[in-house]
Amino acid sequence: MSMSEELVDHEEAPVSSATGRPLTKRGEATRRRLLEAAELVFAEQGYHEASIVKITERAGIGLGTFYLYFDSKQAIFEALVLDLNRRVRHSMSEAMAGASSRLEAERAGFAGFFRFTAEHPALYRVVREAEFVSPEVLRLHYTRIVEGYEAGLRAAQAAGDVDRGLDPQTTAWALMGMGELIGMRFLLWERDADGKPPAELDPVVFAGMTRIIDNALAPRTGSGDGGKEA
Amino acid sequence: MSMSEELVDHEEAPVSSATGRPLTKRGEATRRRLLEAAELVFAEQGYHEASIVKITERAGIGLGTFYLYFDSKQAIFEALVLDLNRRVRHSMSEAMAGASSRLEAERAGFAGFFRFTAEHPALYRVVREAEFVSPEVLRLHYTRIVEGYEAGLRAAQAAGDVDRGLDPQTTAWALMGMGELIGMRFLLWERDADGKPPAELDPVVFAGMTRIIDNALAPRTGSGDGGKEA
Amino acid sequence: MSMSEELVDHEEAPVSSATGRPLTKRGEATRRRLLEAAELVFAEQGYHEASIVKITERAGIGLGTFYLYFDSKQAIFEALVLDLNRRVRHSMSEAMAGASSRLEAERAGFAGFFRFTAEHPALYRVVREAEFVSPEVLRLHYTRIVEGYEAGLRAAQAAGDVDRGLDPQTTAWALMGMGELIGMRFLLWERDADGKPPAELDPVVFAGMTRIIDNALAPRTGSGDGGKEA
Amino acid sequence: MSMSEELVDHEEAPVSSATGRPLTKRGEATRRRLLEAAELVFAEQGYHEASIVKITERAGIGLGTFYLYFDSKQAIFEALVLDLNRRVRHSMSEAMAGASSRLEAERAGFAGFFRFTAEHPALYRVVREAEFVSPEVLRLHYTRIVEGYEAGLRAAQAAGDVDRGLDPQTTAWALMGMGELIGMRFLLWERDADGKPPAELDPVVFAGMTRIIDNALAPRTGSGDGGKEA
DNA sequence: AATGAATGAGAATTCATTCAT
DNA sequence: GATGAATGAATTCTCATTCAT
Repeated sequence: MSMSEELVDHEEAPVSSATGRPLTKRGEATRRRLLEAAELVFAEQGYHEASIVKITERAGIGLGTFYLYFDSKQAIFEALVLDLNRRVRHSMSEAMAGASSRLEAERAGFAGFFRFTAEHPALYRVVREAEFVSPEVLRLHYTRIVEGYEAGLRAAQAAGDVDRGLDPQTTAWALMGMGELIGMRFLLWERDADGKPPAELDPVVFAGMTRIIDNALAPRTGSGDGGKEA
Repeated sequence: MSMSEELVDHEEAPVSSATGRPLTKRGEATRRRLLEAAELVFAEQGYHEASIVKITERAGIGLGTFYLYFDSKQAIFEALVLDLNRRVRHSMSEAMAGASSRLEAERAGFAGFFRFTAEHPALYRVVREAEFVSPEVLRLHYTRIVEGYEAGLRAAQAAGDVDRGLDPQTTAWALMGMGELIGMRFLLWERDADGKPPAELDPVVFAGMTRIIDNALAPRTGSGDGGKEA
Repeated sequence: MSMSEELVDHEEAPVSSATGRPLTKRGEATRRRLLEAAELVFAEQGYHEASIVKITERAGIGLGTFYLYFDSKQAIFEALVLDLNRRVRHSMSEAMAGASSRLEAERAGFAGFFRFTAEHPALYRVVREAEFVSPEVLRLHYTRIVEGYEAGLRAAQAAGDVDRGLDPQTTAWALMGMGELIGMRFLLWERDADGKPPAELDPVVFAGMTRIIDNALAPRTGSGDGGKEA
Repeated sequence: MSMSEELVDHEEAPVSSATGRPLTKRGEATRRRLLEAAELVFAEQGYHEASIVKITERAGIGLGTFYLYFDSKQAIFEALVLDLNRRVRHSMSEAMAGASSRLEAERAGFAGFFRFTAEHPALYRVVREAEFVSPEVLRLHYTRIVEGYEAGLRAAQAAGDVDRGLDPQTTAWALMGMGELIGMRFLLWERDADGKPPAELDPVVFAGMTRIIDNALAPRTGSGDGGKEA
């Protein structure tokens, strides 16, 4: 029930689940293959349909070997969510890096998020199942993303780039929710003629999102945000 | 995997799962008790942890009796989602009924949604697990809610109450996403001192949401929505 | 780790392990078949080699059915030991019932014990494996038998039929040990020409045992038991 | 299932399990550490709960190294039983060495046995589990001890120190059984206030045992041993 | 001589579903 | 209509043993 201790954010040397010792190079590779297989299997079948056997078969590894690296199905699930979380945030912040304005950064951040989602449907699917599997990681996942958002919003508000009347925390969760459902609807549910999912969001939808965000965040002209504006 | 045929929207006379005949009054009551028990059990334990035994025990009926009313665990799950979906939409449209403006209606709709969420956490939890259990009902659930939104948005755009630059479909999904994550974060995750979940959204959060929606939807003054505004 | 509550001595209505309700007649029969199968399988293969599948196959019932009656392999093990314990004590006291003297009773008791051992090798084998499986039942088993012995010895000492210099508790354990090892060596290890185990103890051995017991217990003539005898 | 060939009694140069060659001095030490670790682990956890990993960890050597010294888990078990058997017999005969009479020797032998049992609970525990692990060593263990006893009894009977009416073999097994159960009950089950097992038998119990043995073995005065005595 | 990563057969246990009563 | 005993496929996890280093 309790999470493993590896919930810290920083990449740290993974240890053998059996002996507690740090992994050899060979061990590291095996662990990585397991995580990659788990991502695929979880994405295709969901957490509950996935089984250790399916994961190890996909990884091309013996069943028993799994337990040298993870204590349980839940443990690899948590490790995977944390791994994907780290990567999606990396993807987002990289995308936002070159932006010249807050709104542009916002758009870029969403674009990065959607790109990652399209490439890693597992993140999406697995997280939505996580509430009863591992509530702690679920919360950690969302909270970590939201915290970045929130800090950005506060800074932008201070700089006058974002409506000061918005509550940063609420806004951050709201934006997160928008991104999640838009991604689900227009990336994961969408299939082209060949049954392939799209690599990126439909331009109309992306433009639509951009407009909503622009509207929502733009400093209000005229009506003040609690009197602080001229 | 396939949905039962009862995906239609209207309340219709439920039939015995065994004989296919319409239920007697007594049968109706038993079916209702099963659905109520399922709502509680699914909400507390999630779909996979829930078991037929737990549901029938909670309902106070015999295990075998379950199969007189539902073909399978998945069947009651789908029936429950559809039932809750009907009720949440009812709750929302009722709340919006007396509103005098589009924005006010929007706020009222969200308020209705959050109220229902607080009272029926099952809707939330069950839906988030539904992707791998019954993708069809999952989509149906979201789509039905969104369709109402979308129609309202189009009408309001036509009336000039909502920014005509917004894409109604995208906007509807975005608003839905906002509501979902705000509800998750500030209703379902929140516990007061006694460990009880709050009956309604924190006023600050609700005000925050309102501001976001107001911003996002309000017709833009000055800059047009593609030149159509004066 | 903890024993079930049924460690009390008296025959009591067994309950369903799943529902906690008392068993129907059909249920009682199934439970009895499981216990009988378990006795055979445990006797032949020992506790660790025995498996639930082997037991249910022997009983001619489905694997899952086992868990309607017992929580685990350990649970049926404990139930079996307690059941056999009750029966071996019954067998012994019945054998002793008609004896006219203490020494004769002693002999008859051992005879009853050996008869039971020959018919139910499981008791023997299973108990010797029990120390790491279920220490509590192991102790209960020995203690219950010894207590009967001890009480009989005290009474016989008071009546002057048994050497008053003997410590009743120590003596009871010593006699129990004698019986156990003699039974193991001369009943369980012994095979006749056809590979069949003997139905009863070799007369020479039984006579040998009798002599030891007679010697050990008989009141000392001449030398007193600490000066209390005339 | 079959025993290794090392069942012979005499200490002989152990060989590598892998190469079959005699061990170097360093190898000897490793083997000894494995046996010592096995004794501790088997005593604490029993045969089935013990695992090779636990044993090698306790011994402070690598897992794979185990198989350089023993073919299997069963092999080290058998080696351990034989080793302990040799030592307990040594302990007993040493204790009996200086005795001036048969009865005194008997008492001293038991004392030696109990001392060894208190120091090496593994012997006890492991032997009681051995019936299904390795019946041959189990029998060998008991038989070797009993044979010594039996020879002693015959000699003492010839010398008139022990009741000639006793069957030596039966008596030897009976005495062995007494010792086993008394040891189990009053050494292994006993814990002092600190939870520590006692280092030796309670004096009352030991005196009790002595009396039983004295009674059982002492030549009968008056009534003969089947008429052969004068 | 020593090591520990890899393996897979095998065990216990769960639970949706059936069906005789 | 109602019931609950029976079922067995499927899942997770353990551990003795092998073998490349």
